[in-house]
Amino acid sequence: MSSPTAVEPFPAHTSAASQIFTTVLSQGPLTRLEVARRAGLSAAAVTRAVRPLIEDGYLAEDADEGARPALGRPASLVRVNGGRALFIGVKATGDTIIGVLTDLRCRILVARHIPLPARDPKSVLGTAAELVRELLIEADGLGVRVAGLGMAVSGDVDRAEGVVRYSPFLEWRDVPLAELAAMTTGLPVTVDNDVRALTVAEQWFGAGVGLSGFAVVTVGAGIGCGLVVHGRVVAGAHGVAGEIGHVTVDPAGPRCHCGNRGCVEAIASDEAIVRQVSAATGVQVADAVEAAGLAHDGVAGAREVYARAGDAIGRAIATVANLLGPERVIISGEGLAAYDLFADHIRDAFATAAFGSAAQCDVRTRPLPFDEWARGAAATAIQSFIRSDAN
Amino acid sequence: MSSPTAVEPFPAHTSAASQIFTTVLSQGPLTRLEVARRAGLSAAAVTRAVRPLIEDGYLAEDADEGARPALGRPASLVRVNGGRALFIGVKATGDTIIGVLTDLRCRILVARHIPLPARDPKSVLGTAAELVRELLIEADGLGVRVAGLGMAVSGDVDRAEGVVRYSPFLEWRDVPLAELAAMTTGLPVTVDNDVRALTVAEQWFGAGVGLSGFAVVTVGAGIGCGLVVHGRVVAGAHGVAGEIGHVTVDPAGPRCHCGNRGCVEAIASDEAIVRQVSAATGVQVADAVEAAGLAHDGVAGAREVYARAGDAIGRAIATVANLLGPERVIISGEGLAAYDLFADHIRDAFATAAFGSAAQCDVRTRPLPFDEWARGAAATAIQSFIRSDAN
DNA sequence: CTCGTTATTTTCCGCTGTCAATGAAAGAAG
DNA sequence: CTTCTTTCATTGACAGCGGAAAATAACGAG
Repeated sequence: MSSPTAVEPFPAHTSAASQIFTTVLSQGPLTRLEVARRAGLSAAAVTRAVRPLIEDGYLAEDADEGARPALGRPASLVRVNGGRALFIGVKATGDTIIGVLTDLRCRILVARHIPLPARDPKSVLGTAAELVRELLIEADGLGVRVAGLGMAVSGDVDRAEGVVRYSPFLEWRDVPLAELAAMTTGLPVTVDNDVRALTVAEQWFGAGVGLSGFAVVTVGAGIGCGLVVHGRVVAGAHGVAGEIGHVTVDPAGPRCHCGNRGCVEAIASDEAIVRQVSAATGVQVADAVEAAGLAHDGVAGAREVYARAGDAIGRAIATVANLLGPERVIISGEGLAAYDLFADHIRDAFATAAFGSAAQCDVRTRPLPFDEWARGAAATAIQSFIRSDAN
Repeated sequence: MSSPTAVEPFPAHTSAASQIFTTVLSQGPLTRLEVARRAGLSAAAVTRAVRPLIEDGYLAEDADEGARPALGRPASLVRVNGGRALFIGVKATGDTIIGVLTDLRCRILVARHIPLPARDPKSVLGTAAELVRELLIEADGLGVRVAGLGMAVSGDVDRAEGVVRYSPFLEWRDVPLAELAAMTTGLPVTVDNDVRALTVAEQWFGAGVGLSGFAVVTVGAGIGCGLVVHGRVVAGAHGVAGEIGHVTVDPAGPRCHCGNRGCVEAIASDEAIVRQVSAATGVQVADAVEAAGLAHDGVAGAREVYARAGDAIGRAIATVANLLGPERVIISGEGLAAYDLFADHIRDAFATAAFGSAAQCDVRTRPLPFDEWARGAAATAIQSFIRSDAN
């Protein structure tokens, strides 16, 4: 993250302060005592940390009108004042840039899409800057400052340095995106891998709240996986992590562009499904929607392809569960539009391939509107804003 | 861990103290300044933490006779005084209990094996107690107290509670081993899964020193995997973690006792290899040593079995590397006696199946004398001794 | 013997978070 | 209507930790 202009920073007076703020942010309105319990601190520490945050407008206090106990002084709830600061999240896909304006609680206020003329860094950056400008105008209309910009890119991204090491999709190598975007927009910029960004959003604002270990599996154009272990998002040694897409599911399966056979991605990605459905039915389908249409119409060959895909995904998830013992697996992604076609197969394959108590892992799905990718980017910006030592 | 008798605890005056001690313990003799750098603390903090530890005899100071610089005050090296305390590690296998007596630096001083009459908790505990008694006598001879007992068991073990949840191998369920052993021996007891224990030993005293993410893969009677992520050993949600043995490598492969087909363990474990070599050569081999003998003699069918086994292991390791991006993978285990038979195949399969920069992961092997399993158990005891909040 | 240089120690000093005591805001009891 | 009881929140005193900077130590080179 780099901050070119002197934006007033988050008043994280103490390390406990940011921890307390994070607790309130992700676990919703809580009484001070409850915050103390969950953060493992004394009530006194919470009181002290909360006061300046309320003064600065980051937290607010409500009476707890809900579950009032029969006895004792009623608790007052502390919640994050979402309107205190805004954030922008940007995600570049192959042909579009998606941008969202969110509040501090990562709720999407405005979403915008702009078609992408070309994929080179300059074009993408120019288009992204345009999008950011539009969203900054929206923010101005709200009269709230934008405190950070998050950018999510697929591939090998070094978040600490803000550099895109290698993105096969965009054909980028060693692009110092954070620096460039910070110069262009004047905002503090956080850059991260797209799936990891989505995982951060789940960890703080989604189905991963409060869990110390979980996995996010995205099904769509590619098959991705974000991992949280020991309460932290995993970023492996060489930037690569969560490459579930190239777990071998069937050494005799179709050839994958990575050079191997039977990768999950070669069986269950949109592209693979289109190819296989075309081959199996003799109908030349153009995209995943058409392929799903055939399957929904009951065409046996197409249904068979989805069955195999679901099986592959289920096995891959079981592999993750066997290795890491996550408390939960969240299946998400654009591919979920056709989720009914593989849901059962995923469940069956997972149940079969999960070993021992790994089978107890809670596997659930979550629809993923396309804007969510950009929201993930915004979540990384929020994370960076709250604690500069993020991740 | 439970401590029945009041054994004088480790004087971890501060949280930084144990961190500093751990740094010196695993990174060998270091100057104070170097310790400060590696632990991310100030030199003053190191000086302060070191003094009482030297007074208590846990640390010692040497002149740095080695690389003396041309200029300035020569540094003095701080090292752990291994002789300050002893530890016992015990590992139960199918037919034998192995016990080691180690010093504080986890160097094996005495190793003992006792045949195991039966596998029920009472028999195992009785035999283990006998072994511990023998080792305590050895320790008495050295005039140093034994500060802890570590026990390693295969299966689902809850280290925090000291309970063996389920060990298929021993056919145990919910055995409160730590409590039982503490009552029997009067020592503070730590109980952990055997592969995790081995991983702790590598992390503190072996090839994992200083790495924040690595994997230990054991090849032998079973195929196991210990993982370190974010500098901590992974223990999944339901005790199960690192189940690399049941990663599916070939859905058309041989049936595994877990019910699936083509698990790594069904292809590369000792038992699987014996079975496959027997089938391929027509010779009824009795154990892994005979199987390896045939292969070493150049019998094609046997060599082929090892090739497939190496391939399966290499793919499984690649899966781990793709998912987690470890800095290193350490291959170990009794199966390494025949390592030359699959080494090349492991490397080839890994190189093929590792995706992108995951292929840069350093894959190395390490011979594993059988005593090492017990040493791993001792390492967990040392860890518990140093910081009660271990893991 | 004095300097320059690097390692270690000492001397403050501020910050953080805990403890224990106190205040506040109810409903309950009389 | 007053006083208790109960629970949540706040305050003040305090101790410990670790950092910064200054002081000290140990050596080789002039």
